[in-house]
Amino acid sequence: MAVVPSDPLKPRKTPRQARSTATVAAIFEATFQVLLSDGLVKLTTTRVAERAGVSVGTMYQYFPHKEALLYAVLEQYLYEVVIATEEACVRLEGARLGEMADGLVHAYLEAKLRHMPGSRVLYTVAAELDTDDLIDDIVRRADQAIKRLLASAADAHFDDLPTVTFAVRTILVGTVREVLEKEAPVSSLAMLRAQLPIMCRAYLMAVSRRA
Amino acid sequence: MAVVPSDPLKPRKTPRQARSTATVAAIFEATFQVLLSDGLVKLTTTRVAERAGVSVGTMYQYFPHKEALLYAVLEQYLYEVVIATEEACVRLEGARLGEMADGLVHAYLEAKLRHMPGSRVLYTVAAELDTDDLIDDIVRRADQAIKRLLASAADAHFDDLPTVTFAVRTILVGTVREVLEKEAPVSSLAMLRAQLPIMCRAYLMAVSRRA
DNA sequence: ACCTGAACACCGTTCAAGT
DNA sequence: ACCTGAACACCGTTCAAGT
Repeated sequence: MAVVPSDPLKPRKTPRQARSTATVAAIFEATFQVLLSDGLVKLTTTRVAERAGVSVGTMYQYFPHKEALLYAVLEQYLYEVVIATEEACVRLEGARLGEMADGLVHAYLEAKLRHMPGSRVLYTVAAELDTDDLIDDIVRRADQAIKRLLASAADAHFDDLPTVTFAVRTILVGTVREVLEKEAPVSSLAMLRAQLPIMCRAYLMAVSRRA
Repeated sequence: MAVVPSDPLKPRKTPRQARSTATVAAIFEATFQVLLSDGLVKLTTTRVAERAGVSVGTMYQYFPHKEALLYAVLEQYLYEVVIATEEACVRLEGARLGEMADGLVHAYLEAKLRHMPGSRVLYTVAAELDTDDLIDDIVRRADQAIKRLLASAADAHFDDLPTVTFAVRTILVGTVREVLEKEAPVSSLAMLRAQLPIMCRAYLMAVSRRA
């Protein structure tokens, strides 16, 4: 029952009893654990089931296929990051442009780092999943928050807000991924921390008018 | 024979006769074709062998495993892009900062687009391969070219060239990937084309001193 | 209502036999 | 020297049988 045809990556059925709720939680947690310890390539359904303490059959009762397991983990992670970003945008409303750039960069970067080393593996997970709809949703939320933020700037005005919003979000997400995804982000992370706010500030100044 | 232990993703043996040289070329081409038509998930060794007109056994004589096939295709693609970038850097040497930003962005973006739609699939390929060494090499080449370019700017000087080089390369690669990787880059591609030069120019101005 | 695990289809890889 | 393809191990998924 309760197969969701519009989104086959969603859990197959909603648990109705306490026992199965715990089962789903255990499977979810096991997926993440196996992902962190063994990596995506070595993540097999058998291994996840073992770690969760259930049989493969049980797993397939709640998740229609392997990808649904990964999708669930990725989804939760992305929601946490976008929520942190939204909160930062609200907090920074009405600030000056420089503070906005610094605050936004800081909030996004810290949200990503808070979930390290999950962030790293999850880039590989996202790459082999059909995430178009999920990403669209996340991007829409992020863009809405950033747009609102930029529109509220105390000392600047933007003629083409949608374009600037797109650009800022793309710099943020693109550069952070580029750094976190790689093996040894020790020194590059420090550089990113220092340069990303400068990039954003410089770009925002360049495309805004004093108000 | 001729297994390369330092890099197990490399071809297993060097062809010594015309027949096998053609075989390797056919396998290489078939890999790329299957990748484009069927996508990474549906790319199986059998399918590639079929398309190449050889048996699986023959394929395994030249490529030690499936990943070696993908690695070869990715490697060639990355080399082409980095060469285009290097050439642009040489061409722009001694120019003014604004022209440099525009020229570099244009060259990199066009190199990526020239290989579309290969670019899109290859992001997914890179994600599930051990590409650390390959990427390190590419990044080193790109950074060297960009560093030389920036140092030659007619109207600007940089105090911390390594950091600025890192930042420019990260913006470039990160934002372009962010856009090309997605499903429908029609309008976002136009925005990227317009905003990326502005970003780079604004950043470079911000971290440089007039000379 | 929930769980089990043997059974099936399919894929990556090998190797004995061919030319 | 190069090629073939049946055979093997392993993984994702199902389903008849259990509680």
